[in-house]
Amino acid sequence: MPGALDLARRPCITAPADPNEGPMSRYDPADIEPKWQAAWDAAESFRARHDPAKPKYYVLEMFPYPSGRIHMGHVRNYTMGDVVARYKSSCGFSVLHPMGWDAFGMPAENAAMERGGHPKDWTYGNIADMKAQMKPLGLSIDWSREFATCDPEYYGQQQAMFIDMLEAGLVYRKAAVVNWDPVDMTVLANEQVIEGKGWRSGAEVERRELTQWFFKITDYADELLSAIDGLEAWPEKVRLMQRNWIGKSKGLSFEFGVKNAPAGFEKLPIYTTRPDTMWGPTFAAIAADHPLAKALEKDNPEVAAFCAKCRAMGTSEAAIEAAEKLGLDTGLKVTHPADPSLELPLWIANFVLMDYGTGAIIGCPAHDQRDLDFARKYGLPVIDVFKPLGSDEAVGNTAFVPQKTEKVRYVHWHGPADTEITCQEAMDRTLALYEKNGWGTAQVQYRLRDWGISRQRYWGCPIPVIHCEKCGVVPEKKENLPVRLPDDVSFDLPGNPLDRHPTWRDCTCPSCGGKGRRETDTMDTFVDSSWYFARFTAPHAATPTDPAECDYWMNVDQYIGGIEHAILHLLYSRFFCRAMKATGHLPAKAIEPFNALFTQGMVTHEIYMTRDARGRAVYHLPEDVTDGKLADGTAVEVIPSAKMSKSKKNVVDPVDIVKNFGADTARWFILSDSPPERDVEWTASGAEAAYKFLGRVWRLAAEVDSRGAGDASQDQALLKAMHRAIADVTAGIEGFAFNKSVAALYTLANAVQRSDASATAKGTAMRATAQLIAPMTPHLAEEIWSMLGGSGLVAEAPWPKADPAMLVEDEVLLPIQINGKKRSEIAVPKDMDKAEVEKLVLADETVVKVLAGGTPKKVIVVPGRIVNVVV
RNA sequence: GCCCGAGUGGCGGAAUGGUAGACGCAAGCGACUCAAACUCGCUCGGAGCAAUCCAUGCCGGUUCGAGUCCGGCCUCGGGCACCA
Repeated sequence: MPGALDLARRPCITAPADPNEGPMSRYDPADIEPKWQAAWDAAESFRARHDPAKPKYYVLEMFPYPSGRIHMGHVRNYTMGDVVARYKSSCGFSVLHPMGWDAFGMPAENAAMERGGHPKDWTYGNIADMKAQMKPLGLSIDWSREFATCDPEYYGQQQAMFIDMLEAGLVYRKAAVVNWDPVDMTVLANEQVIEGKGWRSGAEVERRELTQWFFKITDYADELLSAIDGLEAWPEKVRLMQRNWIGKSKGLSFEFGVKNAPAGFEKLPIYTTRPDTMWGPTFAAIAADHPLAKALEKDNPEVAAFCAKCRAMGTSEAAIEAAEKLGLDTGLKVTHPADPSLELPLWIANFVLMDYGTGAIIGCPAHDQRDLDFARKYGLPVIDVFKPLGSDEAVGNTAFVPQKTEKVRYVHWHGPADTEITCQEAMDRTLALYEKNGWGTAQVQYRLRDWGISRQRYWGCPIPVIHCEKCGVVPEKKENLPVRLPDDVSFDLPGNPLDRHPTWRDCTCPSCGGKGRRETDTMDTFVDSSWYFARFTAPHAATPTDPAECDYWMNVDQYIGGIEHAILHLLYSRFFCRAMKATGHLPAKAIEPFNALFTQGMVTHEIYMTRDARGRAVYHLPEDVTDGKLADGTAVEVIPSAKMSKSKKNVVDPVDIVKNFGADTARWFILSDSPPERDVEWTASGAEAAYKFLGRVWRLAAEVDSRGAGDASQDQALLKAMHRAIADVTAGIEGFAFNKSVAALYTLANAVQRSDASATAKGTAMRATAQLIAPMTPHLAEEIWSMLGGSGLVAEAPWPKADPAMLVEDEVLLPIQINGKKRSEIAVPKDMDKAEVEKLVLADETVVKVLAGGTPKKVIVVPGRIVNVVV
């Protein structure tokens, strides 16, 4: 078990040459890193240049929330982006690699409530701190383009676009439910609702309706879905998640009749994706927020009590779905559209969502597990619509839900009994029948809902509209933008300070000049992050975007961030770019803003835990644990691969790592071993190993000229290893497999170290090493590049090319399998023909022994790869 | 609950359907050293004297050949629309 990271244990790596060293006789990151950072600054190496003569490359990491401290996840994210940026720059691209801050959001308000102070001061202070922590990493960022989304200059442009989108009909208002804390009298975010209670007050959270602003993302549902096909450089899993999220379905839309219904509710609209089961439902159910439920609860206390119970639950789908399924029989009956004499009981159920479909369902227990659980719980009948081929067994407690393409035997449906067809076929036939008889219509439906952007909070982009008694809702005049957040606010009371700020809230109507009231809701922070990448192309333009700059720099060629953003952020951005295009703020080519996407894994670390007298977990910092024990000798329990979190005390601070080992070590480690898309476990021993390796590379470079004449006959072998490394490192970077690039560099370093080739050849190999390692450990690369007489900055040297002639091997070692298991091998010329190989294989000692004079059933020769003898 | 992933030595991982374990960590042995650290060299999935056998989360299937493809599970992680 690795011990804790002991900073005092940092190995001392020295060159053997001169013990009475000058400053340059050992690898000393504290000396070389600031030196090269200053050199890059002086050369303006990372300024993005709009150069029409060069192809451009835009690489972007998801910008951070300014929490105040960078963590290893940031280091991993930005290092990956930096590798790509530096590599592409070496390949001759004009690179844009910017950085900014996703600066609005709840934590700033929470800090103001808990510690006093102003969200603005807290946020800008955090930005300054984090930037100071990031600078020593040596990232090739063009800091001249930096901005924060809370800069009025940024959010004012966002307000201008909001007004344009409002006028284009892409924005509207409607009622929607929020989590309401009845004690604090405030709206809560889903994460502030813990087991159905407010996180501060502990009060039971209620669902409450408010009128809120929405973006019409559903207008683009089909377009957002079909365009996913074109996102070929996105991870397949993200494309699949987005497709499922949009959730296009084709189904049957129909109406149940409602007997003895309250006035206006004689018909109950339903949508079902399974029309083939229309003879299988044994109940219908509506959401507690359904208008019919609301009508019923007015004069039925039992219904009112049940609906209240359903509403006493947060708004999150996960909470609703995971909760115990509850229902109440309204006593009303609904009638089947195809046969009005067939009546079903109408229930109110807590798992029916008002937001999805019509807020009402048919319950077909035999073929839906949730409906079956509900039916069993409340003693409702179960009717088998179809059965598996060759079985007549009725459904028990497991619903029968075959693939739609599977053939089943329909026993109770609109066609003849015992018809054996697929569910898809039955659905198609039923749909056609319902349409023909006027019982219902085929309808395409999406799961995607419109994007609610209203937040009842201060620290966000103000929604630039005014409510006027005479004119209604009126957008602010563009010349009055930005609508700035007032600074004189306090957070001593719960709720939104904008709501109780008289001089800010009260204003004149831009249309009639009469008395108006500002909208006090601010925008969801996902709006801020839906276009920042476009703003980076012209961060100080007087309009949201600058057409010439957009035309040159868009789209983002490589976007890198966490998988947790696979759906919301990326889908909202895709929509927002379409809305920007529709309002003239983006060119058509930018409606899909991210050409390629890469989703990285987390950085994890072991947790060290003991238990107190009462058996409760006590966590310990890595620096307090040595060889699995605390200072007093108590053994700790080690939990591997846990997400870093302050409460578990398993956080490693990048600042400490950089201070003690240097940025290059942090960068090298974070790229080593684990593939970028997977989680990486930070270990102290791994960090030390990274540091040792960089020292070894430095020493190899320092020793090139001091190890005698060497043996020139070994030069060719070393140069071959160099070209192999060029090919492998390049392939690793291109394929986002930086761990393989790292492995290839280890292999090259080992080859140089073990070789007795001439100093000339070693110099060549080490200069290539400098270039190949530069994207990952740029400071060390510059240092050895200059030591080895490379010209200029390695950051500005062109990427080396592998000579294909140096990559071919003339002879291959061919494994020989017998019945698929390796038993022997032979060395043959690379392009020897099959028959020749077969002849040699059959003469092989092991093969002869196994065959014992017989003939093989089959000999499979895969040229250059393998031979399999089947006996 | 629903959607999406991931599971390979003591550890991180490598492997166009073709030699399972590249590269590295840890460990062990040796060299250097008064000694240690650093550095360098060697060994290193398990069982067995060996021939061999067993091994890629579990169970089945396709194939001359499966870590890789298909079906069914298990465990862990991400998302579920107001965390960012």
